[in-house]
Formats: sequence, structure tokens, C-alpha cells
Amino acid sequence: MRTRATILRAAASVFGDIGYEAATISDILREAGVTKGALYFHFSSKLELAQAVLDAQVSAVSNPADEPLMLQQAVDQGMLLASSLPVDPLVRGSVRLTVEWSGREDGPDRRVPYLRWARLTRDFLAAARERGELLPHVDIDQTAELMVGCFAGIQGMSQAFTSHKDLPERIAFLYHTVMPAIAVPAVLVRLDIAPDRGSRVRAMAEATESAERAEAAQTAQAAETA
Amino acid sequence: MRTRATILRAAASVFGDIGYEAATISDILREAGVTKGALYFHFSSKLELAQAVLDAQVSAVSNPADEPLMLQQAVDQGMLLASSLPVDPLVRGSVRLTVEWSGREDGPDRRVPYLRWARLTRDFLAAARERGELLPHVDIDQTAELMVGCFAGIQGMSQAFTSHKDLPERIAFLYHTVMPAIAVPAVLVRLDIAPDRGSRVRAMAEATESAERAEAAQTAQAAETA
Amino acid sequence: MRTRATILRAAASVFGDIGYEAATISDILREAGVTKGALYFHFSSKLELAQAVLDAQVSAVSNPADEPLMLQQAVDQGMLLASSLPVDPLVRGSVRLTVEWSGREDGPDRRVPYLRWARLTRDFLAAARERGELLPHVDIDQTAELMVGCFAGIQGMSQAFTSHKDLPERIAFLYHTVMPAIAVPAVLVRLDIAPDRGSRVRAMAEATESAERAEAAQTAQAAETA
Amino acid sequence: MRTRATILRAAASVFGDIGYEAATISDILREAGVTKGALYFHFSSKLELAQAVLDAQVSAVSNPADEPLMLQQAVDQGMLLASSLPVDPLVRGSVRLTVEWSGREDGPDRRVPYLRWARLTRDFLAAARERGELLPHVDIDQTAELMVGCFAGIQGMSQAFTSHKDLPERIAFLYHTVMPAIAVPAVLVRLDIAPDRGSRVRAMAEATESAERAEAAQTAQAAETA
DNA sequence: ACTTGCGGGACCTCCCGTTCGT
DNA sequence: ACGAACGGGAGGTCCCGCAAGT
Repeated sequence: MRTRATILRAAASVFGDIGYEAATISDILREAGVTKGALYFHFSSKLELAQAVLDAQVSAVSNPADEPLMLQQAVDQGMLLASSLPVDPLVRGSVRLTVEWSGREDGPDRRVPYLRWARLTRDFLAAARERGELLPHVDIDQTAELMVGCFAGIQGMSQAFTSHKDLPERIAFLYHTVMPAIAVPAVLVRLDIAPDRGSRVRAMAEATESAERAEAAQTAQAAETA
Repeated sequence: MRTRATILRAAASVFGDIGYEAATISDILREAGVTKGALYFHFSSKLELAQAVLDAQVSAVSNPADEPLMLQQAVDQGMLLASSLPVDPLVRGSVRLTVEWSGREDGPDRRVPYLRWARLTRDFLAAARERGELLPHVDIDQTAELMVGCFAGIQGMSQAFTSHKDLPERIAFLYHTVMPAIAVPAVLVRLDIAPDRGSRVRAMAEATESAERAEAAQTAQAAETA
Repeated sequence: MRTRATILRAAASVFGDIGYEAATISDILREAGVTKGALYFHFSSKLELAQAVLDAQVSAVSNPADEPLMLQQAVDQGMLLASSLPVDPLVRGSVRLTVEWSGREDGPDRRVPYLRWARLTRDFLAAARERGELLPHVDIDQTAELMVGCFAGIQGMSQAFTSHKDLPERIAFLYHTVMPAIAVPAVLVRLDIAPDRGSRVRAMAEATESAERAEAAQTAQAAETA
Repeated sequence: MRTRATILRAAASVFGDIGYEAATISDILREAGVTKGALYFHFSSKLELAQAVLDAQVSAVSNPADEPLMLQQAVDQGMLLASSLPVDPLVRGSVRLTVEWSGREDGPDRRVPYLRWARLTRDFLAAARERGELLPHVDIDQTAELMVGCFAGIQGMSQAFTSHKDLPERIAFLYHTVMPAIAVPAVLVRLDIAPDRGSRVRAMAEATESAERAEAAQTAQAAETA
């Protein structure tokens, strides 16, 4: 059970570093420190491994916390991802798999992971529209796909240049540039699009989470005492 | 000689379709209709082939014609590329190689092709700044890299979805979204950012070119007569 | 205990269908519907499994009933086997293992199962000789081995052609052809070498057996009553 | 070109020794003394190799020379094969492949090589019938298949016992036993079914052949002189 | 007595990128 | 410019233990 996670993490890391095709099962084995038999027990092929990495991505990136502004949540989502990418191999791997899959006709559908991202973004935009945060002319579907595409490209560039280290700055700059064309001015001035927004949001989320856990434990204890 | 061009084109096509790693020499051989010996006479390795494809890219995409607005030229450059991508295998191949190269430490420097694009864009922006077309706060270096990154990502998405067929629309939408954050209003209203801008520009360029050639021929003839 | 029999039957079936080398433990597992642990509890290796199949063969094929003519018994033995082969996976498996075992020097002695058959046949022939059923020049050892060899070959051919369905006819034809060179005319005319001889003999044997069992039960009941 | 023959011979030898499934490409490589690449250039899979061995069989076994008695030719064919088997690895391999191919549904048609042999035998018998050498009741189709089946089985047994060394004797004994049921007495007494018949026939064939070649050379020389 | 979960290596086949003679 | 040959792994998966539970 734990081996499976180890393998998945190793696979994601290798895929993230050198891509699906260049990655070797042996590379992953070496990275994970397990044997071929162990791997084969959990994943019966390289392709299955890649799909598992892609599927794990969803759970790997946490959702942004509730915010008064929906657009802030949309931004937070991107910034969270941007700040996770350099440090979390699972995220890095799944993103790279999304962006560069061989495109062979017999392979898996490349659109699926893109669509998953686009859907998420679209939903935020839709909510923002309902609250009047968007400029009237904005096409939320097109815009969602645009953001996903831009993110993917900038991430690739950032990887080539700095191994993702400057990704948060680049994504922040993306939002700075794009948001004026989307958000109503009143919202625009209140958006927090600092490069460290992602890590701040995550820190807050973790604090909340541990607080909740502590509270739950207390409640449980209280119930036990009673 | 001519074989070399055939091979290059075939290689670019294969690289563009399935990526560098997934591509096999045999694939390229089949596509080009030449033998292994012929290929290895011109290019001594797969890597050299890829680099040749990357180098050929520069000459493959024509430059935008002069325009009164520098930002229009910047747009034209992107739209030209967007309209070339679906149809020109050489361009497609080189773009894919740029975006997804293995990232192995021993491989070529992935930054080079990105930088080439960014440099071009930056120069347009710099010229635009001198002419007062840009909003004062715009950082031309960051913006240039942003545009390149976005283009790369959108192109990848467009390939996954429609094999690049909807790329011009997507890129047009990119410019529509980004330009308001860059251009002064007076310029903004005069920009032509229609999806077919790329093909129109190319058609014009070709017309001009053939006219020039005709004129040159006439001049030469005149000179000869004299 | 019953699991063991299930496994053995499944193994024999798989061996019979695709041969020892081509057979996979997993194939057998699937066929038997048991788990790896269960199999390895009873048989500690594929080779041991194969040997168990070979050993079970002896008990799987019933002996021909007594007949006035020893040669008829010899024929019956072959016809019984021929009629068992298509339907009994255990027999089919053991026969195939006999005929085609890898011949590697480290493997088991391939001669053993052949010799077991040859011995049986030889004994029938020896008995027939004592009763004067054989032509004087017949070499019973050579003839016994000949019959075994021919049977093996015809069985293989029948499998390739009709999955053993026409085996009884082919074996009947073998006896028709060979017997004139072995039996004295007086015996020859009285031999029953019909293709359905095997199934008839088995039906008779089973009838006798159930009758005996009924009788034994009656005797036991009578004893109990007393 | 010569490498191909080397590989084929080595493959046949390995297949002949341990069977198709047990044989590994590496075994064949070691036996042939070539590299994996060389093999893969000529045969792109193990299966293709096996089929090539099977196809080469036809040309590997020479045809019996003309004889006044057709049945003698039929016998000669079998004896030739029997005497070739122990010494010619190509023949040994192809025979083993014929007899024991995995029988998987996706594999090649196992009947083909059997049918090839049966056809040959049948033709001899048909010719013999026209010349009145056969007993009237003989069914030539059934008999041909019988002979092929018996040969296959005896060969397998002989391999298990003596690595084919006693095959000629066993096959001679087969003919001795079967011929009385087929041939008219006048033919029977004139048949030569000695164990060394095969090698004698081959020696004669070779002598004739070299004589013919010498004669042809002489004729050519004479023509040149003229 | 039998099952499940997991792990371990050992190959095997395929085929790839490459270098020779020619 | 070509066909032949070359090694070196790639991915796959097979056969098999060992643990802990029924």
C-alpha cells in the first residue's frame, strides 16, 4: 500500500523531469528504490502508471479556501498550483504529462486533463459572473481555456528556464496582465495577485485544517468524557 | 541536396506529430521515403536532426510586413505563426521540439528557441514603446516572455483538441485579452486582431513578393536590353 | 484435497492445449479458479505440477476388461485411450507432456512415460504370443514400441487437424493396417476394430463396475441385516 | 546473405533440440554466433524464424530418385528423411516444429506442414495405384496421413530414446510392418526396406548429381572450344 | 488447509540508433 | 547513397517467495 504511493511519486517525478517517452521503467525503479516485480504488481504497464499519476493530480492539489471574491478564488487556484509545481513532484509529473503526451492516435485522450482544468476554471468564472465580478463581454468558456493554455505554456517555459523556480512570479504576471480584461474595476483593485499568494493560501489552508483537526479531537474527547 | 530537405521536412512532421522521444528514425525514414544510409549521410544522429529542424524554423516563418503600428506587427508575427502551424510541418515540428524537449541534462539547451522568440517579441515591444504605443507601466521583457509562454501553451492545447485547426482563433482571443493591458487606447482601437489576420498578412506578403520579383525581372530585362 | 484435483485437472488441460513451455502458471490459475497460494501449497513448481499430471495419467485411463483374445485387449487399450483423449483433459495433458517435453538435459527423463506405454503393450503382445495369436516372426518389443510411437504421432496429427475429434477413426485405421502383419488370420477375423470400440468398451466397463457396486452394496446390506 | 543461412541453421538446431517455446532468441544467437541486430535484420520475430525454418524444410530434403517401383520411391522418401533427421539440424528443427507447435489459436496453422508431407506421400501412393502396386482395398488418402502420423510419432520417440540415432531402424520396421497391408505380394518381395536404405539412396543421388555436373562442365568446355 | 497482498529478480522479445563495407 | 550488421537496453511479465490473515 505504501509502496504504491512511493512508486507513484517516483514515477511522477521522473515523468516530470524528462517526460513520458524519455522516462524508463528502470529510471522509475531506481528513483523509487523498488524492484520491477513490485512495480508490476501495482501497475501493469508504463501507460497505466502515467494514467495513475494523472488521476492522482486531482487529489494532490488542494482547493482554494472560500473567499469573498470568486475571482480571487480563481487566482488562488492558479497561484496554488504555481507554488505547488516546483516542490511537489506529483503535481509536476502530472502537469508535464498533461502538456506533452505523445499524441499518438492509439494513446490516451490528451484532452481529458486539459478539460478537467478548464472545467474548474470555468466554474469559478461562472460564479464570478453571477456575482457581477466580470466585465459584461467576457466569454467564460473561452477565457477558461485561455487561462489553462497560458498556464501550461508559461509553466513549460519556467521549467526550461529555472526549473519552475520563477513560476509563481510568472503566473502572477499573467494574472496581472489578463485580469484587467476580465474583472470589473472594483474587483480588480481588491485582488491579491502577489507572487507569494500561493504559498500564503496554502499555509492558511493548512493552519485551518490542523485547527479543525484539533477541534475535532477535542470534541471527541469531550464526548468521551461525557 | 534535395534529399536533405525531404528528410528535414519528414523529420519535422514526425517530431511535430508524436514528439522527439516517441519518434523513431524508422518513422522518419518511412515518411521521407529514403533509406537509413541516406539519412545518416546528411545527419549523423537523431539529435542533430532535431537541431536542424529547430534551426530551420527561423527561415520557415516569414516576417511580418511593415505596418504603421508596431503593435500590429507584433500581433501579425503571432498570427502568422498561428496560421502557419497547422499547415507547415516544418513549423509544427520545430514548435513541438521547442515546447517539449526531454529536459535531460545532457540534451540541448531548451532555452535557446524560447529566447529567440522572446527576443523577437521584445524588439517589437521596444519599438512600440518608442512610438508611445505602450501603456507606461508595461515591462517589455516580462511581457515578451509572457506572450511567448502563452503562445506555446495555447498551441499545445490547440493541438490536443483540434490538431491546431482552431489555433488562429485561440491566438486571436489571446491578443484580445492581453492587448488592453498593454496598448494605449488609441492604438487598441486600430489593431486588427481577427483570426484570419495571419493568412491575410501572408497572402499580402506573397503578393508583394511576387510583385517585387516581377519588377526585379523587368528591371533586369530592361538592363539587359540597354 | 479436492482443490488439488481441480488444480491438477486445470494444469493438465492447459498443458494439453498449449504445451508445457507455453503454459503459464497464471493460465492454470485462471483455468482452475484458484489463487497462487493454493497452487503453491500443493505443488511447489511448474515442473512438479507437470510430473503430477504425468503420474495421474496411469490411473486416469482404465484398463481394458478381460477378453478371450489378448490382441483384442491390446486393441481395446489403444481404442480406450483414443476415445478418452478428446474428452478427458487429464489424459490429453499427460499425453501431450509425454510427446513434447522440452528435451533439455536438466528436465525429467522423457523416456519414462513412453516406456510405461510400451511395457503395457508389450505385455499384451507377450500374452498373445503364448496363446498363439501372433505370427511367428513378430518381434514383440519392437512392435510394442512401434505401436506406441505410431499412436503418439497420430494423436498429435489428430490434434492439429480436429482437436482429437477424429482420433478414434485414425487409431482404428492404424490397427486395421498393422494387425495383418501381426495377428494370425484366425484371430484377425475375430478382432473388433471399429472406431467406436473404445467408447463401447468403456460403457461396458462402467456398467460392470456399477453392477459390482450394487452387488457389493447388497452384500453389505445383507450382512448388516444378519 | 550467408549470415541468414547461418541463423536459420542455428535456429533450426535449437528448435530441434528443445522445441519452439523453450527456445530463446539468445539460445539461437549463441548457437549462430551473431548479434541480436543481425538476427533482427533478417527475421523480425521468433515466429517468423520458425516459419522460415519450416519453409526451408522442403528444399532441405532431397527427393528420391526415380525407381521402377513407385512404392520403393515412397519408402525411399521416408528413409531419406529418417536418415537426414539425425544429421541435418535444419530437417530436425523443421520436423520438431511440425510436430509440436504450441497450438495456440493465434499461432500459425499447424496443419500446413503435415499436409505438405501427406500430399507428397499420397502422390506416390496414387502413382503406385495406377501401376497396380497397391492392394485393391487401400485408401490412399487415409494411408498417406497414417504414414505421416506414424513417422512423426516414431521420430519423437526415437529422439527421446536415442536422439534420433535409431530412427532409420525404427522407420524401416514401420515399413516392414505396414507394407504387407498395402502392397501386392509381387511388389512386396522386391522392396528394399533396409535401415541403411536412406543413406544409400542419398549417396547415389549425390553421385549422380556430381556426375551430371561434371558432364555439364564438359559440355560447356566443349562448346567453348568449338 | 487455504487466501491475499506484496515483493523480487531473471529473462525474453523487440527494436532502436548507429557504424561499417561498398 | 545503400544494405548489412551491431550491441545495447527498453518494456514486459513470468515464476516464484514471504508475510499475515482466515
